[in-house]
Amino acid sequence: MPKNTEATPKNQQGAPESALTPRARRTRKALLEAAQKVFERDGFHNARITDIADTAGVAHGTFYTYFGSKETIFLALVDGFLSELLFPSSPNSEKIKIDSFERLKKSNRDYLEIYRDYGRIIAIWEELAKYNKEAAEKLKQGEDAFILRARRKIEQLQRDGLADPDIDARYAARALTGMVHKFADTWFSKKEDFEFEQAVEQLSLLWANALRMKRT
Amino acid sequence: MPKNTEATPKNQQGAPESALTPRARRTRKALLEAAQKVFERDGFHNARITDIADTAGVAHGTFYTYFGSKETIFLALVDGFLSELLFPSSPNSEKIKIDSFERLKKSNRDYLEIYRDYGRIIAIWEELAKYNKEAAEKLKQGEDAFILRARRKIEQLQRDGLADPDIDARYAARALTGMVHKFADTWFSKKEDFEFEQAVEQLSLLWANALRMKRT
Amino acid sequence: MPKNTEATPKNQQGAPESALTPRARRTRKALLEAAQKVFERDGFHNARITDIADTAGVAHGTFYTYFGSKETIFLALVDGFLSELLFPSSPNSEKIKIDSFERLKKSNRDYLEIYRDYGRIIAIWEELAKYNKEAAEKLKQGEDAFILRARRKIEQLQRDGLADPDIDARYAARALTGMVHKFADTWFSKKEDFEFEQAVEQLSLLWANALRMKRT
Amino acid sequence: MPKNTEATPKNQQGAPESALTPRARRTRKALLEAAQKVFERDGFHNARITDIADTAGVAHGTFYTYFGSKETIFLALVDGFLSELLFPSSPNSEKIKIDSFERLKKSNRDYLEIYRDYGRIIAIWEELAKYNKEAAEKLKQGEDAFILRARRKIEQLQRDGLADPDIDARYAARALTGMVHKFADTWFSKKEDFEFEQAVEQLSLLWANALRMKRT
DNA sequence: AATGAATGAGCCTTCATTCAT
DNA sequence: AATGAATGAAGGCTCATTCAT
Repeated sequence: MPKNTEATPKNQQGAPESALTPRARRTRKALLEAAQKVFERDGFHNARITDIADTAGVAHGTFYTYFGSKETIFLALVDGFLSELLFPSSPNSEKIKIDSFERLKKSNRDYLEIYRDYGRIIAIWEELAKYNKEAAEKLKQGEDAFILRARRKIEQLQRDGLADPDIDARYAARALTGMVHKFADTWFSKKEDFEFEQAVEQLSLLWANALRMKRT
Repeated sequence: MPKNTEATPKNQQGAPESALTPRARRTRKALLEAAQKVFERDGFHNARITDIADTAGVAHGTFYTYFGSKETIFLALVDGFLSELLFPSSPNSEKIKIDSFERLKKSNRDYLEIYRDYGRIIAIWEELAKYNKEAAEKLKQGEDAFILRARRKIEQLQRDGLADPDIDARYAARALTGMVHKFADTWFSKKEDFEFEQAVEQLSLLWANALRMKRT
Repeated sequence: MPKNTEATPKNQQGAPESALTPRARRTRKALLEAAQKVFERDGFHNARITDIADTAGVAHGTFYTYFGSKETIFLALVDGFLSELLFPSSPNSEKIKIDSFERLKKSNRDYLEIYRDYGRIIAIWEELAKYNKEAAEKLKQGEDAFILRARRKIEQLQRDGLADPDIDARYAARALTGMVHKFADTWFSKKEDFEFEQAVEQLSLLWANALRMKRT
Repeated sequence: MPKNTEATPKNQQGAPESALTPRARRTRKALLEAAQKVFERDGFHNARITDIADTAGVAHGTFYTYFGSKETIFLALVDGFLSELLFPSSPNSEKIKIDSFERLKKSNRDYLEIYRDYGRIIAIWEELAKYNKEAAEKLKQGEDAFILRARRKIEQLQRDGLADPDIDARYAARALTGMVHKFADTWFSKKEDFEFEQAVEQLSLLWANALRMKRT
């Protein structure tokens, strides 16, 4: 059970950045960067607030000026990533005409790239979500949005006669996004040796086959 | 938190069961059962040795007669499950002639059943593996054995002309076992609402499709 | 606001003494005695749990085996005094025939003796009662019982035609017990120089006069 | 807790008001008013300087421009009340011819009125006096002056043959002023239900009786 | 004068682990 | 073997106070 969730410091979520003085903004940023470093190195449970403050080069009391607890700073940290995680923006992706499979590959490539960069934080997020309701909810929101997009896409393909109608889109969306997620997790967290483009190719192939997608 | 390193208690692994008196065997068993209950209820980090001892109905000190730490008792606990996890034995499964797809369904059904029963412990195992080398290795061993079986099967199907030869069996084995694993994890840990037989059917369908398996 | 009232250690009030092993009973007693010493020396707010543990000759962690907080140990401490405070038992006081004024003197003498011995603790109790509901209630109970006895006595005297009927017994009981209480508090806490027997005599005289008590 | 000893801020007592600019005078006044509000609400120990500054609408640091500590501002606060506490000025009270008992009632009424208005602050003053020498001295000065006036009056009545010569005026002055003080404290702090004019009447009656005062 | 971010002393609390009985 | 009291490392949190701007 997290011990300090109910702490009510001045600035539990961190004030909106705009309300802070430049100096405060700098300190807050230093703490967030330090937190990322420490969390990635030590995981959530072994990360100590003192270490975060030390790494940020401030006194440990300063931590509490900005964040009420480890949970709070972690959630603030992922808030900073959230839009990037949910809507990876490859430049001018919309302009190019690409067929379904290429789109799928692009989507999987984006996902793996994100996971390569943020996988450690996501893994910690999942760890924290086991103990912290707020983290769990925020994580679920992100995942659900992601899975829903996949489900809608599958349903679209089925309507267009481009995917196996025997597939239940809800199960498939959960299963196939999970496949990519789990693959990435194993790959990056446990340093299994795969090659990037081949992973993109193979995961996309499995995904397309699984739905019996027809090339367009 | 003590980092489960230098601790050198009397009996780090617990004595081999055979060497124990009946009374000691009973105490050890009570501790293991209590540990399972407490771990499932509280997760690894929030489980306290005190609670395990209390639940087992023994004094705190007694814990250390059998196990050196929370890590030790957890590993002893999963040791007891290991063969069951790796080789789910459905009665007389080998006797019946079944085609590939039915075999696949049976395999997935077994897996989901195991996960339904042991999923909470497996999730904790994965949590612990992030912090504990021994847990990580033991987990990896189990997973690797499991994935290797899948890979061999895929390679067999390819050799028999019953699966898409473009698939890389190593990637596919990792991805598809991961798909089922992650699906089960989400399902049972996060109480997502799926129906058991349909999950078996859909996961098997996705798996078979992904490999372009031909029915036999 | 007291910070740790909601702490729920194994033994918030201290178990009934009978349930403790002799060693535990000794430690608990040592902590209570140390607490009394430290509270009397430093007052409630400046008393530190570490000092109590040190004074008792135990590690500070041991404190928490027996008491959950400073508040808890203080309340346990006054529990030990309570019957003594409420029912001061002078030996064979009942046997001797004494008239009303002698009884009054005896009662005031008892009170001043108690205050001489426990005044510091009572003063701390009153301090704590400002911040802690449980302390306030326990204190009020004791005071109310004491004042009620005085009131009943005054009413009895009035019924017997031995005290001024214009006096309102409720106001008078509160005022006169308060007079003795406040006198004792000033005397012992602030080291004002009064002589014991003369204080007994004068307070009793003022009390008797105030009620226009007739000697019997 | 820092013991308010070695602190040497710019302005330990606050500058004499006369030396301040109008703006500074306003800020100082705002802090004193905020302090009163916060002390009355939270008591001394739970009052935080941060709250006082916030309530006054100034930055935390500004507090230290005017006062060196919580103790300092509290003492400055009661300084502002002191003359009022000691010399309650009922309008044209001196002009009217009143007999001794009426004077006594008037005096007690004044006292209870003061206590009704300032009782919370006085109670806090007494709390602080347990820990702070300066507060204790200032409080003692006020009380001694008050008690001395009562003693002189009693001695006067005795010399005039209007009060019991067996009473020791020093003891009686302490006891009877204490009676009223303690009554008021209980009444207003603990919300005991008494009626104002009856309290005046009864306390005066008890006081007069106690001294066997003769009506003039 | 005022600001408010930064500081760190001071104290609290938990719980894994030891050890005398 | 079992007990359970004692230990103390580890880390958390608050808030009075300072100081650069």
